[in-house]
Amino acid sequence: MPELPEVETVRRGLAPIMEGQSFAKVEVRRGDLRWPLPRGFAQTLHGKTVEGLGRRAKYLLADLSSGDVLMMHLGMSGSFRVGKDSAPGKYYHERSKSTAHDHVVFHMSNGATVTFNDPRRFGSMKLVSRAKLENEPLLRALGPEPLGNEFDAAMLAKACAGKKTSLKAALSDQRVVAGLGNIYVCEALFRAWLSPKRRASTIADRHGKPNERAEKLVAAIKAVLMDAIEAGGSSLRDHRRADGSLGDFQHNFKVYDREGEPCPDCKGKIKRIVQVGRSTFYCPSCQK
DNA sequence: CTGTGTTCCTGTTCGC
DNA sequence: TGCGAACAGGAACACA
Repeated sequence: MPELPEVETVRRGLAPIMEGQSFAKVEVRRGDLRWPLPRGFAQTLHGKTVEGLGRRAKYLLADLSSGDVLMMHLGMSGSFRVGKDSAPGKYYHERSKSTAHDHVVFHMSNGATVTFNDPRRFGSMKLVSRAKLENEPLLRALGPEPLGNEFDAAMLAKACAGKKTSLKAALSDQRVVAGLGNIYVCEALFRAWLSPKRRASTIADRHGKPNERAEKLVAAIKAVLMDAIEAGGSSLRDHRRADGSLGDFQHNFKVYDREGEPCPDCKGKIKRIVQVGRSTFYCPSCQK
């Protein structure tokens, strides 16, 4: 589910609830997420204050007063809901008020509850000491933050230079640029008029210097991510803002999940192909 | 090192 | 209505 804009939307929703508060109680209903929660997970969090809630790529990073960082990943279907102790946030489906997939509940000192729901359990939580964060294997190999100033055409061209793979595969690779997923790769490539099948190396010259394609691609990536964050992310099925409301960006998809529909630009048919085992949507006549 | 395929798990949708 | 197959926003891992 959640790519960078969705995770950022969640972060913005949770930060005012959690920052400055301590964990009054932590309930682990199911600890077997992507990796089992460590023994004593709840006990470790108990009483600690959340000093700040940040984000790196698709990871939420809660800085704790203990000197630990709580890393949280939403996987494919994870979401957080905010509630109150008197009325905990529950699984968002209005129809089934099921709490079957509410795996972890944070009870904060201000009386707010933050519930982690994740049907597929591809999500994860992990505690790492702040001092060792830069050596954390899950973060270490990540590429640049696409919305950061350091991410520019020169950097992307350098990362893609010599790559035999497609642009779709390269942009999906978190080591090249961190935070894009299937949706935003498709949308960024459309905005840049670049074919997902184009060789990644063709955005750089022989010396690894960026060409015009690299410039357009970087601008497209930044623009689509900013637009999506502005809209509160994309809600296909699972993603909600922390307050439970839907994101809106799915209404702005130009190509994603629009197989057979007319291209918004040339009115040709949007095509779906499979690359790296995942669906790619694009306009064959606009994207070269 | 690079690229590709498999795997974790559950829920929804689609074709028959 | 039922039932199996295909598919879903991620990414670690094994392997060629």
